[in-house]
Amino acid sequence: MVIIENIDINLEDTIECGQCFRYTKEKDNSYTIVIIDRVVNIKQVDDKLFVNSNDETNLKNIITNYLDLNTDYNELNISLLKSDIVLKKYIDSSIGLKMLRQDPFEMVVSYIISARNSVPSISKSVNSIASSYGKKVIFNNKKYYLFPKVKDLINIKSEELNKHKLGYRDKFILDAINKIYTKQVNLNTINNLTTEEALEYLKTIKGIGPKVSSCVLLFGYHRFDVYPIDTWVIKTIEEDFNQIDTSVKAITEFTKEKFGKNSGLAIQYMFHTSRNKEAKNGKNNVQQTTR
DNA sequence: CCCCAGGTCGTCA
DNA sequence: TGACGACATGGG
Repeated sequence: MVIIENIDINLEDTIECGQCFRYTKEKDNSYTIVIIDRVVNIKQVDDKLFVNSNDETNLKNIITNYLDLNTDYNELNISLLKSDIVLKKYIDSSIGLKMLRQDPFEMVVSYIISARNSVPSISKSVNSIASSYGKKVIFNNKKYYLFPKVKDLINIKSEELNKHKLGYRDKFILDAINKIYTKQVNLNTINNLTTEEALEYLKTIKGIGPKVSSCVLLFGYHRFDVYPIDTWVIKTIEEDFNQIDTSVKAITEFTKEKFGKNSGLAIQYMFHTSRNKEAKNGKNNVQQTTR
């Protein structure tokens, strides 16, 4: 077991805020999460994290990186607060929320599936794909599956993909697999591109538009200068910013101007706060399974 | 039977 | 370019 001390994360909010689709909440309130190459169980007690894994090699660094524990969010929040005071309530209800550093390929697949879909359904599909094509890992006497690599998916036919309840998105996933496998889209070179270029580059994959492209950059590449405008964020901005034109384009311009280089973080705070509010009203029953 | 979910595509002015 | 309907599936 590895113990990480003096952390300011809110693990629950970080894991459950909709950026990550492959976790299980355990009875002791710890989280079992499938990361790139291993399964980990993380339990938070005050300012400490207790971490177990099937592979403890370099575990502390892996977790510190994945949970983004070395970034100063206090500084980011102060900077956001300067841009607009209305953000205060979103920042306050998101203290300790970190932006995970996740696998880009997994983000591409997950967020293509996310279009016009619900978080529980997205989770089910992503987990279903993993359990069919990913490497099996035994941890605490249970079976888990890593998210597959591109080469593990290259020969799949669309009828077979249908088993994972992708609906009409199956052909988009196939296009993504094909383009990434053949390096028509090289996920390893995206870090060399500006955010604007990277957004356009990812959009050459079918099923990736402005929103999905932003999410891939935000969650897979830790780029905060993106504008993932979805239905929740539109509702929030409608209610709180007196924004009359609620088209995605207008709201993108609005957030771009108001929140600047950390707009992605601000939008994630709004998304989290808005969903949390509905969850408390009993409208949002998020359930998790890992198989 | 309706509406909605972390939208995007193809088509047609 | 910009508007607009279609789109699989599950849940309320």
